[in-house]
Amino acid sequence: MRTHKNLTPAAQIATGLEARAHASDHAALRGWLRMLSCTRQIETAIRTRLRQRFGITLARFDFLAQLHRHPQGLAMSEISNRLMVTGGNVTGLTDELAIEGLVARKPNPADARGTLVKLTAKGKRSFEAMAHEHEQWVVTLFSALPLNGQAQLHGLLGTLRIGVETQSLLKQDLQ
Amino acid sequence: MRTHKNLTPAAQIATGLEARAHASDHAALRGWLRMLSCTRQIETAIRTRLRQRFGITLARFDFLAQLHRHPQGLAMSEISNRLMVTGGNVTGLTDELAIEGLVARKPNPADARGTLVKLTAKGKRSFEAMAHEHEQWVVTLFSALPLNGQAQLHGLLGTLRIGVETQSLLKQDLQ
DNA sequence: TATTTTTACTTGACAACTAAAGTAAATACG
DNA sequence: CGTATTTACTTTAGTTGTCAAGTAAAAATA
Repeated sequence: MRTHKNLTPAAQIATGLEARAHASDHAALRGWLRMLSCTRQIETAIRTRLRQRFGITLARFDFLAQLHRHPQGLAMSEISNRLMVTGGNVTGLTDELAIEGLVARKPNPADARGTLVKLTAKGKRSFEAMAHEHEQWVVTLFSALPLNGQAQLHGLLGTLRIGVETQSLLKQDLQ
Repeated sequence: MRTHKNLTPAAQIATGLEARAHASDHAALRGWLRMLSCTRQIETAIRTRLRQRFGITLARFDFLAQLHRHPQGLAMSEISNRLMVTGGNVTGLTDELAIEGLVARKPNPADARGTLVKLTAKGKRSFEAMAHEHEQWVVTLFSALPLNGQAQLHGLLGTLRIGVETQSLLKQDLQ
């Protein structure tokens, strides 16, 4: 079989979003565009592998990962927070995964408005079959950075995130 | 007017994707989830501002940015590479932006298969009206990191990206 | 207690994106 | 030259995602 005509983005050289950055631009803009470009490349690589190896989408994998981390079940609003997507999206994904039998909605005894979403036994098995391999991919993708470089990156991003969060919350109050 | 019921992700505290990371996980996985979480937060913040201030989507803004950087026009495949999205997506975005009068398809004198996409005068004006403010948002969002931190981040991501690219290309050959 | 506000989720419309297959021009090569 | 392959783009179908508005239960408040 020959190669596809439409290469997925991961297989392209990332001339990249970064081309947007000129020497005159602020360091922040250049940094942001590089960060975005890196993230998209890694995301695409993982998405492609998940589909090829397991026939699952990245969105569903991430959803299952959250539930696996919280075996007691999560409110849909919690899933929405954790995945950083809107509630409507969570409703849809839950519907799909429930049809596939990987998750189930349970009434929330503590709050009649909402439901708890839990992994089914099948969902748990499916996720666990994928999780280890997924982690290996990530380790490999990051292997160009030595461990102390990874630690530095982690620290810098931690600082960055605090600033971003603060601003997002401020914004919300003002508006 | 009162606040919305469905907060956009930017306005939520990012308990986050990172919750996926346990102490036992590899540094790479924790780093990746933090990177993803940061990127999504920033992206959401910018997306929201672009919509509120200018009534434009992030995808269209990025598209215009590429064309602005290349006034001579770009082949659609080039845009696809640079934005790291599939060709079909570029076709759709080009159609939309052409209808809005912001871009135009020109025949490519060098290659009859394809077309060059260029900014129209209106598109150029629109983009330039937004670009400066956009950059200020990014500068502000990154302001929690001192300049040398931003430089470090830039360097680390540069190394990371080279590794990821190499692996993506390898993958492609093997397959 | 009655009313208002917030929270939890759903719905509907639509934008953005992928994947896969199709068309046609350009290029490579035997 | 002629055939095969690659490249450039389009199309279709389907998933993922946003936004805004709607419903109903819970919490806050008067």
